[in-house]
Amino acid sequence: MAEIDKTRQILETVMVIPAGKVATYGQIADLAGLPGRARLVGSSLRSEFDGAEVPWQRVLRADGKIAFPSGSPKAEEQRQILIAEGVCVKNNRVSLADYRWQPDMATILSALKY
DNA sequence: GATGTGACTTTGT
DNA sequence: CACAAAGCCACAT
Repeated sequence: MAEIDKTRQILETVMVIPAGKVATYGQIADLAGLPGRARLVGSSLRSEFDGAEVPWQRVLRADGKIAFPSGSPKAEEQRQILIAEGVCVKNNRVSLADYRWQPDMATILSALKY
C-alpha cells in the first residue's frame, strides 16, 4: 500500500503547480520526496487522468517538450490548455527558462505536508 | 517469479 | 540533433 501513498504524494505535488507555470517529471519527483522516480510521476498521472483535479498538462519532459508525439490528440489537448493558461508552446515545446515553476520553501513544505 | 513496457532523466558518444 | 546505456520502479503478462 506504500505505492498508493507515493502516487498520492505525487498527485498532490502536481496540484500545487500554479496556472501559467510548468514543471518537469523529475522536478515533481524530487519535490514529492521521490528523487529518481520520474517515471512514477508519469504512470501516476496516467492512472489518474481526470484533467480537472490534477493539472497533468503542466508536467513536461526535462527538455521542456510535451511528453507525447507532436500532432497526437493528447499533445494537441495539452498544448491548447497551456496556451489558454498563458504558456507559450512552440514546436511541442515550452521554454523552461521562462515558465518553469520555482516553488518557495513554504510551498514545498506545504506540498509535502510536514 | 521472471520479463517486458513505459506520460522519465542523465551522461556520454 | 540522434542514439545508446544505465538508473529507476509500478504494472501487466
